[in-house]
Amino acid sequence: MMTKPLAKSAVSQQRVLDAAARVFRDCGYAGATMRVIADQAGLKAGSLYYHYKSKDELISAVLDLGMNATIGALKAALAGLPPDATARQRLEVAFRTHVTTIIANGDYSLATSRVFGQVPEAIRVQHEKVRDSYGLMWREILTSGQQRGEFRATANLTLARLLILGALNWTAEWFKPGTRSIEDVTSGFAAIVMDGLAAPDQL
Amino acid sequence: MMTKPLAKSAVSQQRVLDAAARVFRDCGYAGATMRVIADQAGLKAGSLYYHYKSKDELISAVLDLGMNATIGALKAALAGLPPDATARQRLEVAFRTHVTTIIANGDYSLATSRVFGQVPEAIRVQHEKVRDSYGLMWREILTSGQQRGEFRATANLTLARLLILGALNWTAEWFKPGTRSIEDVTSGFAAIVMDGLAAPDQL
DNA sequence: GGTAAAATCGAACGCTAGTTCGAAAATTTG
DNA sequence: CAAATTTTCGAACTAGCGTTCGATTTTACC
Repeated sequence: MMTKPLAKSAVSQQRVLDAAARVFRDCGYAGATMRVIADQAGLKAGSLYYHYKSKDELISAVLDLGMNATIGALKAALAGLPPDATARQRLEVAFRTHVTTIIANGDYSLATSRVFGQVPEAIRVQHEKVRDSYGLMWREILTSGQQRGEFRATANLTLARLLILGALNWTAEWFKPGTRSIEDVTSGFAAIVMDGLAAPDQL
Repeated sequence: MMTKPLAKSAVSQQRVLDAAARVFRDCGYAGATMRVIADQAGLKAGSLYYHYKSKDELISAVLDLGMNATIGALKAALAGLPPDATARQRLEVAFRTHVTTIIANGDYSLATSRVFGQVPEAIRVQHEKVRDSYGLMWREILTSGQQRGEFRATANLTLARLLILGALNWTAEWFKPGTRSIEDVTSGFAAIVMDGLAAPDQL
């Protein structure tokens, strides 16, 4: 039973990846040096190349993890919902799941969003597909809600999706655990997006 | 009448600044090299130091311009509004002004938002004050609307502000002139934020 | 048009980047 | 515990970084 043929290496590899996410997030792609990443992982620069054969492969792994964590979490959360859930419920769950994931994986999420525009072209185009697939999941949530008549027929769902994702991704920049709960933020966001700020007409 | 004692130099300085904004946006702070910036400005690396005495001074100038353009535009737009304008009108104008500015100054705006987290600490804290003052302008728009009774008394305005600014800033990443007009985007955003996505209850 | 000033160049500086690789240490295996 | 393997080290390499500065060109002025 060879249940762990990658003991030491796997641990080290994970530490390198975590360190890389942190440093990429703080310093950007070019500013993150292999020596600093290695130092944060408790290694020397040369040793990194035993686990990843280049800086590009490292950033690629970080981008992968950052994006796939978010996609997987949303997929699982939606699958766990009862089939008769309202569109509003689905939207709220999606809000909460997205924010929870990018806060929990803060280093990776922030690294992903901050560094994406600076990465070598070849790496970027490869991850653009994954990004698009995530956008499609949100489009599905919104269009099905409109088809069920829960959302205004006149609402521009493409704009709604861009507004929502922009607002949610921005949370990673300002959210500090402790002051406000993720639940408060996401339910507050959902209330605005669903019902709007305007006071209801009084007659 | 010495109306232009800084002819040639001013032109060159502007070209350098424009080039710097573009390169910082694409490559991040560390990835933007003085040689590439110079090349984009039609100069050699050494010549940059005639206009700016260091890379830090260059990024600082880019950050200044990116932020002050947005602040100045919003201030002017609000001042141009009639005193009896509704909160909804004020909000729509603020939306349109913000997006228009960051699209028009795309290089500077994207450079500012992408590079801000990677800049040396001393430069960052200096510009954080300017950022905060911008946040205050939005807070004012929202609270005055609530005091006038146009916005729900129960609405969490802090969250609303964070949602709005997140969504608006994100436009710089996806908006491509030609496909959709800025007017469409901002009025669509305003409709969602004001009235929400939910279909009105039918009785 | 000649001259003083402004603007640019180009070579050089010290430093640090990503990466390589043989030697050394740590770990696993028989 | 010894041998084999995995993992880490540390020194070295080339390349490119930000920056400096005297020489050179371009511009503005009388």
